Amino acid sequence: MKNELRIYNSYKGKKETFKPIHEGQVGMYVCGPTVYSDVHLGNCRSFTSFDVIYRYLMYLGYKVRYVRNITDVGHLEGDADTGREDKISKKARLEQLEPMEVVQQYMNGFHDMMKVFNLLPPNIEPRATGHIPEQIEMVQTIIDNGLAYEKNGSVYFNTLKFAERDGVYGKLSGRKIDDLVAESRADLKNQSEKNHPSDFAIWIKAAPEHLMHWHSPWSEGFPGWHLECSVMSTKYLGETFDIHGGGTDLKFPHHENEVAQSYGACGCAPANYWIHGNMLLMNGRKMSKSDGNTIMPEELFSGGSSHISKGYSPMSVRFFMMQTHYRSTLDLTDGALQAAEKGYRRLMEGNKLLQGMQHPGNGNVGDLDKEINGLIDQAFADMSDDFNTPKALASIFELVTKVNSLKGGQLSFGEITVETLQRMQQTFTDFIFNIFGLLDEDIDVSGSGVVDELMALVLDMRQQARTDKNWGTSDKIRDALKAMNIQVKDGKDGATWSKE
RNA sequence: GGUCGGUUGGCCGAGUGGCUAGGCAGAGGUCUGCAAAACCUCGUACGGCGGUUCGAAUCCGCCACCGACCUCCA
Repeated sequence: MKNELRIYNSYKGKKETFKPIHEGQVGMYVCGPTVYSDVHLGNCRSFTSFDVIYRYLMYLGYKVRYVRNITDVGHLEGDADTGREDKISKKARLEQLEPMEVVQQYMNGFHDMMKVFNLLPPNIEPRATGHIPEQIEMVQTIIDNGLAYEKNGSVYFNTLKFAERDGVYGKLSGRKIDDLVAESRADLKNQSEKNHPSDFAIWIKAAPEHLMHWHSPWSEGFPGWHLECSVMSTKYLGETFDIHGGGTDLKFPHHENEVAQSYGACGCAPANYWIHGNMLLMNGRKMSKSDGNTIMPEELFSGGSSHISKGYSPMSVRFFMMQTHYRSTLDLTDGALQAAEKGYRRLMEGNKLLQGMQHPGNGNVGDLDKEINGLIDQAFADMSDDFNTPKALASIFELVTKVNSLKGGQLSFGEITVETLQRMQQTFTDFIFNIFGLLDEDIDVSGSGVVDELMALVLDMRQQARTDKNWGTSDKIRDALKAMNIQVKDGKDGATWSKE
């Protein structure tokens, strides 16, 4: 069941049918992290959103080249009054480390966390410092094309000239160049090096105390933050590629400036589709490194934060994210996490039941059969409608109810065909594991299978006690298991168990 | 101040001009040795005020509140 894929294109402000540049192939660039501190959960949400997009594109059969960069130079501190210091450089100075040590440390941490949340690695993960010559080259090209100028060793992009020439500047973020002048902060206006307040640096002359700098025709310096993405996306995906992604907070100025740089270098738009993921909130406010309103993934897992009452597993959190559309803000609350944790378990238990089902082989096409196939079709249609994970999940949960009813005997296998059962099994595998990227955390608990065998033995002994009406013994076993967070479920065909 | 977006039942969170979102919590019931689990039923929500319409929570206008961006951020 493959539907036409519709994607909300932020550049156009509407949903469009997705048509890749090359049939069957997708080039996707997503802005990665600046590795100067530990990833927080907001970062994780954004990258998880794009992980699902990546997974679904592959599920649809596209050959995807997914590029996600590591920013390891050029990202300046925001406070212009205290000088413009590179974030990595500053961290290195404060911690008395080599800048590359800082980068390595936090990049490792980032990768570990991506693995914990079960994100697929990108196909290419380029680093800004590995592309200095290409960045210098692009700066020169933009100068040659008349859209950048050099001042005291730094090079600035001429936004005014670009706006007048192409009329594109501000289109992505919905800004007008006149407004940008008026809105610019007073201290920016005082930066006399710039011809125009909205101009931005593409090459920056390094201050004497700056640790990271390279030779260039203009100065001993380092590239501007926006430049790296233009350079690396061009290098690995071409001058114009299919999808450019990132958090909505990057829309301006980062993405707007990327568009400008691409036009400045090659006269073309960098990407056909822009996808922006919305923010993770906590207490109704954006989760952000710089203002301290954050929760670290480790705190979330351990429960070691005043914002939550207990720890939540990585997959509960991933499920929590699936319940919200990527373009909506998601407010992190303890209650919502508890609900997500239970919902996740219900889903995994339902899947386990379903995968263990054998059709007796006498099914007919009836209303139930049609209903189930309709729900499956609906789930895929919803995913193809701008990656609507919460809506797809709703259909999946309705199927979970069908599975439980088949198991409990409220519904009969006679009402569905063998093919439909198999299709449902395949759909669950596809959605839960391949598209949503969830893992069954219970599998890790039992590991070698010894636990399963031991449990089978225990439940068999309890069943014997029940047959003998030895309620004391059977309840003792049940209560003891309960104390170990193992729940015994008595069904028509004997007891099963699951971890709570 | 400028630009954009949001306001959905106890909580989280989809969606649509008339047709059940879903999850969690709650109430009643079925099943069960008792439970649990599961299943069934139920609450009948769309910020406020107007307007368009046969009909709006869904479209338009005004108001209120919240948020994001405008400065580094996913």
